[in-house]
Amino acid sequence: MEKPRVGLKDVARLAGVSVKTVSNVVNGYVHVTSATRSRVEAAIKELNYRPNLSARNLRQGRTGIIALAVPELDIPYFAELARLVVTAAGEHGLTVLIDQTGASREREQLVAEGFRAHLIDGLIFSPLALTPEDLAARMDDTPMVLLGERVYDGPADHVVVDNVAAAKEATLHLAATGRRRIAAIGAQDDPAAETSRLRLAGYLEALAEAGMPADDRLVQHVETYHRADGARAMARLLDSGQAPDAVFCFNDLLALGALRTLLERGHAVPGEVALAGFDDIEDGRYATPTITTISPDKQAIARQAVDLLAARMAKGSPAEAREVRVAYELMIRESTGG
Amino acid sequence: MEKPRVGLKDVARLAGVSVKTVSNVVNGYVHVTSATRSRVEAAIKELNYRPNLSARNLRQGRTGIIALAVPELDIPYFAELARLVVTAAGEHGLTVLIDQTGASREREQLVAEGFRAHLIDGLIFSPLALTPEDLAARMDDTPMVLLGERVYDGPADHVVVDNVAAAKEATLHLAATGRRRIAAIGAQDDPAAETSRLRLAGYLEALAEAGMPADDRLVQHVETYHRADGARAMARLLDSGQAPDAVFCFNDLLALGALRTLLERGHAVPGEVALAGFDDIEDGRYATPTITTISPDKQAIARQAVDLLAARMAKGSPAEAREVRVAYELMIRESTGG
DNA sequence: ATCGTTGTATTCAACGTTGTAAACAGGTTT
DNA sequence: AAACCTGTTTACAACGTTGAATACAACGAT
Repeated sequence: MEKPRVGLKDVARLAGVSVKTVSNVVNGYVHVTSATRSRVEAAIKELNYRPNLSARNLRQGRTGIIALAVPELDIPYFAELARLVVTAAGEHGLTVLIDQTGASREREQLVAEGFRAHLIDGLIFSPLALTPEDLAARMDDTPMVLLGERVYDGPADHVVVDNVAAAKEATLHLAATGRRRIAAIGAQDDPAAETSRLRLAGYLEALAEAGMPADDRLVQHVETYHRADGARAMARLLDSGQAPDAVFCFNDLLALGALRTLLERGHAVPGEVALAGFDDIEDGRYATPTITTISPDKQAIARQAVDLLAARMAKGSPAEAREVRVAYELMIRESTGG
Repeated sequence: MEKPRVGLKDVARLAGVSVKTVSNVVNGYVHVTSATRSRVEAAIKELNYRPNLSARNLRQGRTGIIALAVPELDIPYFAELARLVVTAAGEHGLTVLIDQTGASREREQLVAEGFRAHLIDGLIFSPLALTPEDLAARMDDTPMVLLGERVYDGPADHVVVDNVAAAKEATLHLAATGRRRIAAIGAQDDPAAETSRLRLAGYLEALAEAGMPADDRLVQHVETYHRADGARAMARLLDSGQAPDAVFCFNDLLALGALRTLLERGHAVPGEVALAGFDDIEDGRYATPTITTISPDKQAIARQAVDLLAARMAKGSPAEAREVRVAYELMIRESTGG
């Protein structure tokens, strides 16, 4: 069984018309008599013809594909985001191709450098390890929208959440419930880790505003933002002999890990230790206790990102980089006595 | 700023060689003097040339892209699978494009029908609502690998887990811990819901083998397999006045939802009610109590699926459909007293 | 000198599509 | 009868790439 690849040519021959007429029918061009139209449509059905997208793309210079580059697909926050982006893109007639960077700088550089050049019309990128210099060095001119804090004043649009304010609000909420020793889990050493830096800043601002001393021993560093890191960090806090009465985790996965350690060791939450997270992933809404968290408007993030990208793809206009700020909300749940 | 689209042509002009020579350099053809090679490479760098994949694909008839069609990206099981598939595909030099079907039959038909024809070289498909007839009616001849139970003896390869045996093993484990009233959450009315049907069958087989009567009131039906469905189903069980002392949930999300309801109402797990799930998603390993579950070898599923697909793409050989069975393991955790 | 051989580079055509411009009918206006 | 529409269809070129065939040296072997 060979490959009987059918093209416009074959349909045209069968229908007894020119190639272009078939193309016209396929594209819904108006000036085609219903007679020819139906003849062509019959031929299309008979041959089971499908337009070749590669050829169409080549001709038109666009592919209708955008890439979404995230660190890991099975981090719930990114999974939710991916779903929303795919949906939003669909409404623009765009298909999404997903790249996993694994949070590796090398891989992120590759993505920014446009190794899918000419295959994608645009890129929505959530970088973790990339430095501003890396972004500045970007040669590829594929339209790009960055998710996360603005790290570089280059020509790329940004969709951001006010991490500092949100982290501060979460920490202040812990303080408002009467907690005195509020720990933080999620600091990182890597200077490129913007998210960590900003949330830590918000945490510290809150402590200052609440008149509490900042204590280095209460700030736990982590390698990544997975449950296991949160669990280990919590164990370190408990073992330090300086057990906190509240913990602000820089994302919900860390919080879920910390929660596991607390419960495993018999500490009551929120009775003994209160817990707050960031991201509002679904897991946190079904954990026991449910997790208090900062809920960024993910729907808005996805929609804005796709809209910005679509706009930039349309008019190649290098209108200067726009920054869209998306709302968030503090969701008070059981883990802080909500 | 216009689009200064650079092609082989431009590089060739700058380097003073023919287009084909540039193409040869790009493709690593051996018979090129190092002199010309470096001249060409310099030109490539200077113009920041990137090969146009659409053109290459058109010429070669392949795109190097495969699609992965799953119901929802933010169901942890599929998110994990997606990550593994993307990774496995990368090792074959393939890029993955993700389709979300939303478990809608219409959308699944569209995918099977090949609406991305000529854009993807192959398809890994995890259908939920598709009927065997739908698959039989498939006209598109893009290579396809199905995940999940074999629903049709057509020309598609399958990667399957023995759902009946696994469900039976989980249920028998519950029985072995001395439980007498073992409920099931996850039955579905839709006749196309193969997964549900098979796991229910395994559950019933186990009851029979353990010499327990099957009780319709203990079998809870659900719309979808999300946490919320599990929570509601558990509430119905508790409200029925016929509270079970164990529940086998057809996936981990249902189990997590059920767990939430149990704890919320003050029932001890596993003390009062034992709980088992299916899929072994990470959430279940950090819940309190941790969830006993069936752990399919997801890594193997992803790898086998990609390997099968790659093989079928290579030799268009219509060697008859193969079925690969993947291992699973019962993970005994706290929710059954492990 | 002539014939291969080997390495290097080029020309040509084709992949399947669509935009442009032009051809063709039929009907209306001058 | 010529000129001009309007609607329908077509021929042609081009998008950027690569496989096949070929040209052209330079070199040894005959």
